[in-house]
Amino acid sequence: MAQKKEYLSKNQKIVLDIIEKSAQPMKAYSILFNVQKKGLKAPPQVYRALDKLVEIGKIHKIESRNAFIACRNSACTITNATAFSICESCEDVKEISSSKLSKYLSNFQDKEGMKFNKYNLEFFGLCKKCK
Amino acid sequence: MAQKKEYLSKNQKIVLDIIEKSAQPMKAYSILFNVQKKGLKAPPQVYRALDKLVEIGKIHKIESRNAFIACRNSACTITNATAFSICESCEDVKEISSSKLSKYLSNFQDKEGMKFNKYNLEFFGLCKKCK
DNA sequence: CTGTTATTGTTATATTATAACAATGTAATA
DNA sequence: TATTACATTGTTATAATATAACAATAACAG
Repeated sequence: MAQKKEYLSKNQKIVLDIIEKSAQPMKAYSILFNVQKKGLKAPPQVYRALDKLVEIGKIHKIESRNAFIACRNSACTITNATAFSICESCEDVKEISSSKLSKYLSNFQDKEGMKFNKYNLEFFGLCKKCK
Repeated sequence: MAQKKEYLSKNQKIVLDIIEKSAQPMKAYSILFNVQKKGLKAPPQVYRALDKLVEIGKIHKIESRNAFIACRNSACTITNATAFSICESCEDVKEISSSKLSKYLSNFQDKEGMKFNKYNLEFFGLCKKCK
């Protein structure tokens, strides 16, 4: 019972499919436009699917861009610990999966000795192509 | 000339003042409401000030909350490297200023050996009171 | 002063996201 | 099978966040 669901509903599948086919993060209304031919006509249908997919770790939200990207890192479906690099020129986004980094951040303690197992880290810079 | 401005315009001062008086992050339209008595009547006036204040490091945007908080860490006015802890229950937000953390993240290299001197890190959990 | 640039005020609109509610589907079980 | 409970769906409307565009004014360097 304390188990994440392993199946997806119809709308969740449709939305995930679109996002997985995109190399780059997609915005909610761009997703909406793309799934209208499949019968999803209104924002709540997309946002509900997005919410669930984020919750179960199939996708992540790039907070600084209000966009959603498919998870390529099986570990973070469980951990809620995410890291990305974002090119400020071409907006290319890559998920970073570094166990060293995630260990470092999960073990980080603030001044009161508090630890956090959930975090989101967004790195900014210029990618190889844009440099 | 390659120097950040050290003075603020009238609207920038008004907006910064409101944010600095708040212990917690403020949302743009809440700021707007608060500065209407000072003559700032429309969203662009607030957003322009916010943009500039973020740019010069006087405030930071908490991306996951669409909210703005005053900077308490003189170092990051220069670095664009920010870290926060966010309580998921009471929404208390604290800026983290740890030179160890910032050194670690500034020196972090992705799989292609790329470094990033700009980043934003948001930790999530329960604060002392809420735990 | 003069030209240049930043800032301001203003209206309108774009973008992102949620509320609310009725209807339908799904799955476990009495 | 009938029943219950809960997740999902479809739908309309609206809330919340943010920017475009443009005219007017202020600040400042030369």
